[in-house]
Amino acid sequence: MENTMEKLVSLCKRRGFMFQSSEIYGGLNGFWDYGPLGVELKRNVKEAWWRDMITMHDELAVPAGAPQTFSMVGIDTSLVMHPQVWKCSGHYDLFHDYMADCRETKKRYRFDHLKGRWASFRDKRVFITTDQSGDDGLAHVQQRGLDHFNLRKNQAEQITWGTGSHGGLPYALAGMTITQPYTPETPLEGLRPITDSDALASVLAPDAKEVGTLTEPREFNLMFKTTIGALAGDEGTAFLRPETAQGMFVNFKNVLDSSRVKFPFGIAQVGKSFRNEITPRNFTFRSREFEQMEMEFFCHPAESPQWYQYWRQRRYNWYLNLGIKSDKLILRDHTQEELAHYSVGTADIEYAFPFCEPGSYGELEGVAHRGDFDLRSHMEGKLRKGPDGLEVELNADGVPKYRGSGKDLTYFDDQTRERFTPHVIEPAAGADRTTLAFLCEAYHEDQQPDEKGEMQTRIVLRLHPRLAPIKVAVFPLIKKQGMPEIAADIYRELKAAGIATAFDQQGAIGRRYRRQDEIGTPYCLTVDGDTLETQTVTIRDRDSLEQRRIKISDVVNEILALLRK
RNA sequence: GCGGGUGUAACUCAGUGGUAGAGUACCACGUUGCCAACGUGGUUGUCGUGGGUUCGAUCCCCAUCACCCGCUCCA
Repeated sequence: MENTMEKLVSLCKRRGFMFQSSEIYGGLNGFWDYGPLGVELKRNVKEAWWRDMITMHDELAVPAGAPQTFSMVGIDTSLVMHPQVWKCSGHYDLFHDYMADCRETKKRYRFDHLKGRWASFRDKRVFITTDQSGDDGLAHVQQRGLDHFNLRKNQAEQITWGTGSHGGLPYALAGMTITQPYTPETPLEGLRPITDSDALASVLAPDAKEVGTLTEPREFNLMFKTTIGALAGDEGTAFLRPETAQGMFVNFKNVLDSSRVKFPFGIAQVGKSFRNEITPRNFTFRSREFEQMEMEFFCHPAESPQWYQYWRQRRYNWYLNLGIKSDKLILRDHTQEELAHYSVGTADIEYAFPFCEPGSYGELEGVAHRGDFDLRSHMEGKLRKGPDGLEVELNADGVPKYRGSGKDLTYFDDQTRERFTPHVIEPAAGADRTTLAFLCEAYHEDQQPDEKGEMQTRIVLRLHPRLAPIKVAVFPLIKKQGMPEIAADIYRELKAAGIATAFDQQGAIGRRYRRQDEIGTPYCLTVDGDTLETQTVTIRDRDSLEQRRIKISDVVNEILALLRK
């Protein structure tokens, strides 16, 4: 639907779902506030997740598709954690991006994505770069060489290519170290990163015609820095967490020792995270402060593939059960190239947002098989991929670059007398993205006749009743004959039962229905003339617009039953 | 970060070098009474923010912030 996003943003503002942060001061890029209805919607999303993960989990039964019974517990950890957490997790290095701009094309590149090779022709020597990877990159560089020296394809041999293939020295400007080391496994056979010996003046940028158009790489820190204690200084530097997951990993032993969880088990957490995104975009989809719903599932390495399959399917179904249509939601396995170096497998759950190109999707959740990377990192220190799997990254002196805690985070199975480091399956969902997806999915415009029988456009949010901010609205048909009083009694009865209820006696009845449609209220109760005689009210369904009569005494149970569906 | 566009009432938008309007919304009263009714009356803006030019700026100029689109990025 055209402009759906604009209409939705407008509706969110108008009816109090979401506002720009600090709006009266002109707003703040990448930050959003939830209004009175938005906070209810988002709470319901988080609550649905928490209920599914923790509250409703039956640890005595084997859920369909699961290998065996398991335990689930929740925690809530601090936003600021020991700085060493982020050094060992890899975020500290990885979230330092170095970017270089091309003065000619105005394009920006991640500096460590630029790879290239020296090319010489007669007395000219140029370091030709590409931002493409794999064989494409090599072909690109070769073609650029021909173009640059004005040669034909059959003259390709006249170019002399530099022999520096592997082991390019890290770029050393501004104390920068290449965060993903150039290892023999790197698929860019024959290409190497730009090193400080390649004077930038000799570098041909990937899309430039002239040589030497790249700026010095500049640092982008994707973690928010803060200071612990009143005095600023490096010793007090800490970071706002860029993910909630580390809270689970560092508390793995605490939970294990204190809660009598039965292995295997999951630890779940819902909470805020912060990433200093370069380009926040698309309403709340990519923001700098956001809320995550993450669960770390600890299991035996041998069973981890089954658990991975179980969780990716279960999480996908969660969205379907709450009303996302399957043709808008895909479960996409990461390609080998996309996989983080520690991950055995990762699948994204992605939704076709209105702002996505046809055929493309926006990520709601990643379900990752993380192996034993996280627990080992916090035992041994920051890990990286070596020839024989993960190994502790060492600095020039041969000691660990970032030391781990040294604490034993292995698990001992009493039954099998086996000690092992559990593997981790991580479903990590974005609460704000998910909330936005539910809103997008719910947004509908349809044609309904008005009082005179003329068709009018109706905006309706077809939210799942469990997610709707308001579950039921109570109206007196008119403001007399005792109707407001009866309606108020029903309203209070519903509120007392813990049901989010609205009361509205303002304006014509049709208008009141439409107001509720627009905010997604699934049911409306109307007290009318017959109520006084029959002790019944009408209940009207948001989507079908059908009405039926129910007894006032049954109202609460009826609504509860509908919400439980 | 680059390029283009936008910024006026709660929302959608019009408008002018002489400090602003429409529709919707909202409120009150009356009438009506089951799907955006009608009548009457009413409320709301530092015209995104800060400078400059000018006798005077919402309008022109500069800067800045935010949003949208494209590129880049999306760890």
